[in-house]
Amino acid sequence: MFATPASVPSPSTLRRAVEPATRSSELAQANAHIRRVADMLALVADAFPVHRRLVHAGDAIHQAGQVFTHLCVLNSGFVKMVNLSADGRDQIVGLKFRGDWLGFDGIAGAVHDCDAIALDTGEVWAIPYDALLAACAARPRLMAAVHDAMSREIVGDRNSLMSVCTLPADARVADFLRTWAQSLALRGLRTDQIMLRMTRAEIGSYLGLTLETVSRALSRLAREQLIHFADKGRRDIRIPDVGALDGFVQQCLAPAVATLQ
Amino acid sequence: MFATPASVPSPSTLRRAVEPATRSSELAQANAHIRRVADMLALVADAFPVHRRLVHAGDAIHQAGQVFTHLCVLNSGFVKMVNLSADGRDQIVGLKFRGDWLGFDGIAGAVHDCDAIALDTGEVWAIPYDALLAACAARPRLMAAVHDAMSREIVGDRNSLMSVCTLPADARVADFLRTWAQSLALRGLRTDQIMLRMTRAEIGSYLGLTLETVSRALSRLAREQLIHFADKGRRDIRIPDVGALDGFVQQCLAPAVATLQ
DNA sequence: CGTTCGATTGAGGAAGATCAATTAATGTGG
DNA sequence: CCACATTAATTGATCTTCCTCAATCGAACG
Repeated sequence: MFATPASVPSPSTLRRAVEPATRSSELAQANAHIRRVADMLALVADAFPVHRRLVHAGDAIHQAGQVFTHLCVLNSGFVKMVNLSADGRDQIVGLKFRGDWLGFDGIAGAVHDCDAIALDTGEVWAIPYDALLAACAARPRLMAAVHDAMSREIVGDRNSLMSVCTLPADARVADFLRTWAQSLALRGLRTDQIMLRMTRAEIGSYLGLTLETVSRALSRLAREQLIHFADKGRRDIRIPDVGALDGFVQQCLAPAVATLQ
Repeated sequence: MFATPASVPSPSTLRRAVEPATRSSELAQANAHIRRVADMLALVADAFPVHRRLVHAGDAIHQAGQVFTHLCVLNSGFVKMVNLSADGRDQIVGLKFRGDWLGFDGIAGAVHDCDAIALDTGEVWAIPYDALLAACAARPRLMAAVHDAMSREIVGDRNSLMSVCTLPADARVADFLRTWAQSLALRGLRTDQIMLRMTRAEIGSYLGLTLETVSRALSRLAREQLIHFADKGRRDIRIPDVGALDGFVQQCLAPAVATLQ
């Protein structure tokens, strides 16, 4: 119905080369997440006649300054959140995947606080916020799902902050890839071959690094065999073992930790 | 709004230009915020017999790993959110003031994701989450207030990320002071004389800097007369003109911006 | 009065930014 | 289909910022 057949993972397509313990637990997590997203989408579709909108790379789903009227659920595709400060700095402050909600930033001020820009072709479901509030009052599970999504966003944002504040550049890039792969895994998508839909400059923006540093970090990861570039183009990345990226992050941290002991 | 004027503004002209307009608008904002918080607290108090809990500096309001059962509203005092990652890194990821909610991070995973530690004496109102859900269904305004609080948290977290990613150390510290002062102003507290309840190390943790860098930045701000240390102790800071901190941030950014033009 | 913890300040070093040159991929018009 | 222009990515050399290490100082506390 809503959960497209393609998105249901056959266990074999999920990553193979990982510790048995984490593999099964992450598989369970992925299944739980897929179920939750499917339930949530069903709840939403059931509650209102959602407005489905097809977006292409570069399209703005909403923009900073726009009056807030709708939330959106991302049904497919990838979206970046771009924040522009009053003094002209701008930065990518978030990335969204299937099942994520967009526009929570607009609730507080009645005006959107940042741009949501599609990174490729996808579909969003627009939901008028007042209708959502009304529907939530009648459907506790829908309300819980909305809170759930907001809570996830808060946790994710904090993890981004942590990555930026506590990891050196190489580890930050590795962590970025790890998180991206995990986001895909949670949604039942394959993680061994991922297509970054962002330029080095965009990745750098998100991680607080320059594009050169991102490029160097990726080259180093490739040299250490933690990633491989698919032929023709350096945006397709093969990650033979996602778990190994954890090890790399740990290793970057090790010198500092060692001195503490 | 976005396009910085070609003629780079001298800090003084810039500050002077914005001051009269923002002064009254910030006052209006503060009044609106105070009203909103008061309304929200009344809504909460009206909906359940909230459990009021007195906390002292160092007390944990909740801790990472604890099963999530309650949200809390901070009625008075200051609270830091501390996140500990799986690999041992830890960081302050947020600061909370009167009227802020605590514990949203626990909704998604049913377990708290970080510690909430009181920075001084204060009072929190604990609210069982299931009771809140039930009450929200019956009281649209309460639900809206909860969403409002979560939205604010999301926007605030993103602004933290932006500060860390796009500002040099000195500007980051200035921005931190500016934000702290603004948080106080929004709550109707005086901003000219503020008491930091954090050590240099804690500020550094929050900003992704070492304590030495924070100390140096504060010394520089003091040297430039943007802040003054109250006698006896360097935790009490007088900010003669909060708006001037904006100018300082701008000024730190200016060299980079100038080359872009 | 000494101990401890937090803050300051200086000197040196390292991570990452900046500047610059080259290469690879993509798109465009003839 | 191919030259050409354009944008993205890589890599190197240098420089700046901030971190690290270390010494000193001040305040608070027992």
